[in-house]
Amino acid sequence: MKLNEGVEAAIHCAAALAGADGDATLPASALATQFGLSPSYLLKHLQALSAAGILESVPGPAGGYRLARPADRITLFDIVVAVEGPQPGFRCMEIRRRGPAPLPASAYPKPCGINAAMLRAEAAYRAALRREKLSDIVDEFVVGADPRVVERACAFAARNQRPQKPSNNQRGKERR
Amino acid sequence: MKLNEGVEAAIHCAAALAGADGDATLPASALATQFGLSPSYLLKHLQALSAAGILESVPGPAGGYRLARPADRITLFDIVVAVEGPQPGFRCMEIRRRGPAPLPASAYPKPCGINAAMLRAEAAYRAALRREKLSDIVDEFVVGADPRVVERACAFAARNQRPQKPSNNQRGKERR
DNA sequence: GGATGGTTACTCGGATAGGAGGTGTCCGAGTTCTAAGGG
DNA sequence: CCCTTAGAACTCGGACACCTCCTATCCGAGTAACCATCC
Repeated sequence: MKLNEGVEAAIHCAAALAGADGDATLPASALATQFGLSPSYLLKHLQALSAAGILESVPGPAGGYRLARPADRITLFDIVVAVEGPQPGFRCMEIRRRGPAPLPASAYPKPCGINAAMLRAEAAYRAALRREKLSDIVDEFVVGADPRVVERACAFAARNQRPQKPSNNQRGKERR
Repeated sequence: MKLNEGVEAAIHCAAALAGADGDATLPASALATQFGLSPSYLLKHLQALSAAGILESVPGPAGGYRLARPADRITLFDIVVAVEGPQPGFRCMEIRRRGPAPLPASAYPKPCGINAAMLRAEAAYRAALRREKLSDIVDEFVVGADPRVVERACAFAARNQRPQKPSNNQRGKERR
């Protein structure tokens, strides 16, 4: 029942990336500084999100991460699965078949009822996670949080984001 | 997201205890043998269930465990919480407050929106677990499983259960 | 024959080692920006 | 003054230790049954 601690970091980073403009990217080092996390360790989770197709990575200087699709098409389920893995939390070890004088496998045509019940509950969990869209979280943050906090988040995004494919060369100014 | 492996053992044992008659008890050693588990390790989880008020323990010879209340008033939620602990799977570390130039605590009057979203999903999980009653699992097992398996389970219960407060002294025969 | 005391064996309960997976860190491959040099 | 080219710095990516928590085990406290003894 315990989730990895990296899930929280991954969601916060995804929300921060949702606040960036267009296809601009944010480097992992800036995200790590903003949230007071270890840069190396945060990269581990961002790579997982990238491998899952939630984020896109741009290498080289002026590179970083950005959302691979709009925030309204990213759910908390996507992020949790990317970090935790797709396997369900409850894994049936088929202990019903163990013990002395085990019956042949043909005696168990149906899946374990306990496993089925646990998976039903977990399906409800996954469905609820699928309803939580990243865009809703960002919107609720913007209108609900303290103005100072919102200002701080926007300043962070404005200060660290790096627009891609610069047509005009006035980009250098924006780097602090 | 990963649950302890002992949850499966705990549920199976609770279901087996639900098949016992009246206030009869089953020793942990018999349950461990039936499911091919380590007796010492199974005891750990049964003790957790006992501490949570789901099971009752009877010490001494002819002792063992039994359900503390009817099976229709025991849910999978009760068992999971007893084994896993009451804390939620997602624990907010408040990383939103970390980083350089942290704002004072007064800037965060509302709980973290990400934490709230995760807790909403987890509440759905818990509600679904609460709907899964132990009695339903047992009933579904009796009518749905292979007759050989049901027979094996009933024989196990009949062979190992120990009635409490024996009025007549014909108990000794039933021990294998 | 019945009651009684001691012994015994069985049970649960908590405290104690071992191992897998998450946590944290490091170094290497790749790419782009920069700047110097030449035309 | 513009183009080319080599260097360098910054980025992500994967491989490597450390540590916490789950897994597994042992021994001790307590209780009821059993049996021999006594009345």
